[in-house]
Amino acid sequence: MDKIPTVKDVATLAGVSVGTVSRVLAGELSVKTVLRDKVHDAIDALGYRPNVMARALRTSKTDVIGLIVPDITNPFFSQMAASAERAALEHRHSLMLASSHNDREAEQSHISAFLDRSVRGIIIVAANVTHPAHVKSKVPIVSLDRRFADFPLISINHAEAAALVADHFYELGHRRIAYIAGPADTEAGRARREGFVNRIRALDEKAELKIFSGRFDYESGEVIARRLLAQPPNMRSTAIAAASDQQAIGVLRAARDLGLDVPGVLSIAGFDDIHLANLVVPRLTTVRQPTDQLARRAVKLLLERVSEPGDEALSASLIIRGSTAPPPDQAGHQLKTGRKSRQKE
Amino acid sequence: MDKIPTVKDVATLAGVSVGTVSRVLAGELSVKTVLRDKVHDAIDALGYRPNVMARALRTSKTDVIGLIVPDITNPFFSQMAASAERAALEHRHSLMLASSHNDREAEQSHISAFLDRSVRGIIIVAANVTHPAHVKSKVPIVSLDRRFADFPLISINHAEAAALVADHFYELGHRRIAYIAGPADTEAGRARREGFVNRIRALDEKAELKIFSGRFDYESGEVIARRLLAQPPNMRSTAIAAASDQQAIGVLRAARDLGLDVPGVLSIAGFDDIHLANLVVPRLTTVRQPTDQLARRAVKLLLERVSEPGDEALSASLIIRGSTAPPPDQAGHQLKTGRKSRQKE
DNA sequence: CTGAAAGCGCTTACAG
DNA sequence: CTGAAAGCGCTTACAG
Repeated sequence: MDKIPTVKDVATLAGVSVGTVSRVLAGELSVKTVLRDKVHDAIDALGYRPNVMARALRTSKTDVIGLIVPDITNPFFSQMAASAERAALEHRHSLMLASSHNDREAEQSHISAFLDRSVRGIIIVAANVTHPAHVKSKVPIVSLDRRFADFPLISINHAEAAALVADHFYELGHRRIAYIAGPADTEAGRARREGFVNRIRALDEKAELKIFSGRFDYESGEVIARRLLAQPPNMRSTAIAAASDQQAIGVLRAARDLGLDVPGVLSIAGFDDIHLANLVVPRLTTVRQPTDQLARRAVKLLLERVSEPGDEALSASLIIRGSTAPPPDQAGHQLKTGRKSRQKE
Repeated sequence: MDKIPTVKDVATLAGVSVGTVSRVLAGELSVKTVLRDKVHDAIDALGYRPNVMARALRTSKTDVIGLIVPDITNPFFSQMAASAERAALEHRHSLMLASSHNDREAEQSHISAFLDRSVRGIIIVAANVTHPAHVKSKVPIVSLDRRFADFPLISINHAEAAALVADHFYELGHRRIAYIAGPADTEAGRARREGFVNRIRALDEKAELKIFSGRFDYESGEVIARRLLAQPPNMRSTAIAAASDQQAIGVLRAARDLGLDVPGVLSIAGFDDIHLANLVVPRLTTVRQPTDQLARRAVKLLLERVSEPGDEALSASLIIRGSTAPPPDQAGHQLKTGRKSRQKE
């Protein structure tokens, strides 16, 4: 009783062959009920647990899904990882995690490591680099949020989502608007920008629209905002949309440093709805990515081994919070719209 | 050439036995150089990669380390996870990730799943629950930051670290001080509190010290701070130390809502040095946890299979930023010490 | 120093 | 419907 029990022990105790035990384990209904019960009793009596390694060796399949993200400490990716873990668990799989640090070589070597370990499939949020990737894999691979090589992509419809923000700004009455884009070498960066810009143009050809490009991080948003907000009040944009929450929070920070009231004098909107978006002051209006659903689709695609998988785009939703409001009234009363009245939403 | 090559193929090509190939793979220096070279040539020629599953079945060992954290979206834990992944990679291991969601049952079932998969060892940041855990495991387990069951704990010396904050407050001249503790049912919560309180008492028996208890999260800090800061200025604490950065950021938020200048009128210090601590306004004075070192020690302990592993405590360091300053001068000039002068540091 | 062989714990055609 | 047997790809005593 000290040794870990195997199929053999179960078979002996149940008085059947190991083949039968294996079939019961696999849930084959061809096994007669009497035998099946005996086997189950023996399994319970021995506390038998199948040896995952042996099974994997035979079938060259495991119950592990590999996830590669650029940086797990980035709140958006850690949210994705949490969702992926949850989705994997729903299918009784485990998650193996690796970070690429936006390095294509690291990405490739993690893929190799996953393949060596016979993972069931790989979900990859691609590194943000131009150098193209080429990978051949026996196991299915899907891109999540950012496309990797030419593998199918599960993401939100970035353009459509960004247009929601454009609509929101427009409805509030903003006509001097700025957009802080993400890197042009990412599909997400490009699509969000296009979606936002095209919608504004469609709504009002004469609306003033300034466009800047940066990385997706805090610093990028802050640096761009400082430049943007240095202009005199009557020239300055009254609303800034950013391609990520982190950028938007950088903008918020710059605004605070400059003593500009948000949203009284300046409206700010982000993208992603990371946890922090709801914790800054004022809380950030943003676009919520349905990470649980995205991850669930990705896992499903891996496990069902769809023959010709295509891209899938889910819808995102606008979350309106305290960082957006109508533009300051032209008569110059903007200070009245300030802190007290709005920031707690 | 379409089939994946095995030791057998390598052996055939190199003209040796599979045993010899295996020995070369294991780096045994008993193998003669001539043979070794032949084997290496064959490996290169075939692009051979060892089958991890087969090896694991034979040796019942894998190159995977399991990590369980309460919640990967918590920035402190995602930092821990990043450090653990890095440390694992340094030893050519992969990381399997699971979240317990502060649920002991989930924790146990993740441990079982890891054991089933023959992980090399398990690192666990224990769930924050009172219900005790009992686990028997053939593979080594270490607790990281928060003790799990009676497994050895790798952590900073929480008490000593918290005392650094006490010293800092005292040196700045604060004598009306508040401490927002973490949950009393965590070692970290208790140790940090004791360390802080004892040091203040040791420095000045008559210093006013108010103590509150909460969870480690943002909301907890904010709620407690609102109560605390509602008092009239001459009664109010001039410095608040929190048991976590998240609490401290909650305090910061409450202070801003109440229009209190930080650090002009109120100093705030956190604990952990999460990424965000350096991004809030003003930047947060805090205690930095050496997560890379902690994770590295934990991995080492697992891989070296120390026979009688004991707890290990590393030192943390105080990071002084813009959220702490001398208390407002009693004559009432506190406003002069405000924003402009300090917040950018 | 190296080879031949057993065996890790499963699964799955193959018979019957 | 079930059993006996082969085999997944390694590692490791055991001889020599």
